[in-house]
Amino acid sequence: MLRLTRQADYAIVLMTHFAGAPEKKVQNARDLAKCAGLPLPTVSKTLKALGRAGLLVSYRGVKGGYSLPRPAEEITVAEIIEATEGPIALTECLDTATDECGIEFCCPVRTNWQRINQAVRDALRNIPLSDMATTVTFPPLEKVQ
Amino acid sequence: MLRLTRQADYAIVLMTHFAGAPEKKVQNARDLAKCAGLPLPTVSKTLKALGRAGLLVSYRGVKGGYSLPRPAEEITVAEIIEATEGPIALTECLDTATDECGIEFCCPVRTNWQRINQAVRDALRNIPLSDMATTVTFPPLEKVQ
DNA sequence: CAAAACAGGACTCTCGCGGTCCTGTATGAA
DNA sequence: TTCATACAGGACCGCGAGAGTCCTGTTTTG
Repeated sequence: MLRLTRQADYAIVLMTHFAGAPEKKVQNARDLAKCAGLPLPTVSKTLKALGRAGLLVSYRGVKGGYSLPRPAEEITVAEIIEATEGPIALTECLDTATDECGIEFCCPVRTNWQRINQAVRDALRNIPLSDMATTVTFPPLEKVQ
Repeated sequence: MLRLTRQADYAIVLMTHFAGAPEKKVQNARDLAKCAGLPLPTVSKTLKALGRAGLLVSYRGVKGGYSLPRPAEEITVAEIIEATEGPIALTECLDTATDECGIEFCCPVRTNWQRINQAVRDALRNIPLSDMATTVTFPPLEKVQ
């Protein structure tokens, strides 16, 4: 269906939340979950993935949480998607891991597939996170809980 | 994983096959399956979907088969994908059928999602089928079987 | 030292993909 | 006219990835 996974969806929502808040603001998983109306374990899992990918920096301990490591203008939607669901490759052919498409000898379309993938990747790379935060005003935490 | 379904993959391979052959050439499912090295039922299912979407015209009966209804230059990769897996909508939010995302009140990202989808759709709409057939030479049917 | 918060797994359940097959209908050739 | 061919439109089923939860660390603050 050419669908993003839910995790990627959540990731963009959460990242947008960071982009909307003051820079370097540390927010913890619990508050983010409440504000987004999502279950804490799910949010936590997503944030961890973003942390591993370097799209968020994490702070442990009581006053811990996450914050953006760089300005929202320098983070792209493509990065967020790749952080949660791996490299953007529309077909198995292009996943370098599995180059056994079975119909290879009769599948010279393969080289042309690169074109499709590149087009989609470029499209997503050209959308900065800051764009996703425009005209978006999240309600303050107090009003949510 | 932001993957195309296999059917969409097959559809593009098959359509490319038509684009490579002489215009208006009628080809049946059996031969296409053999040449593509794919099982007949699968190929058949895919061709039927393409037919329903108007991307192929079908002819029943003994000398039946399928052929392109218009030049390959006028068919886009986006159309082929949509024919097999429905409208290109990366998130459920955008699928008009289900506008119950549950976190709506806190999800103004929604409007910005349109931007992402539009970008991807445009990217795919800008790739004509004829582009997929360049430098592609399918082996003649005789050599395959 | 205790509580808060992240890290990294394992685990289960469900749903859609994937492939196949069956019945019906149209068409061309013997 | 009859039969073989080929498409039309379903139903059907197994498997695997996605989605969500939970548990056990480790780090940090007060």
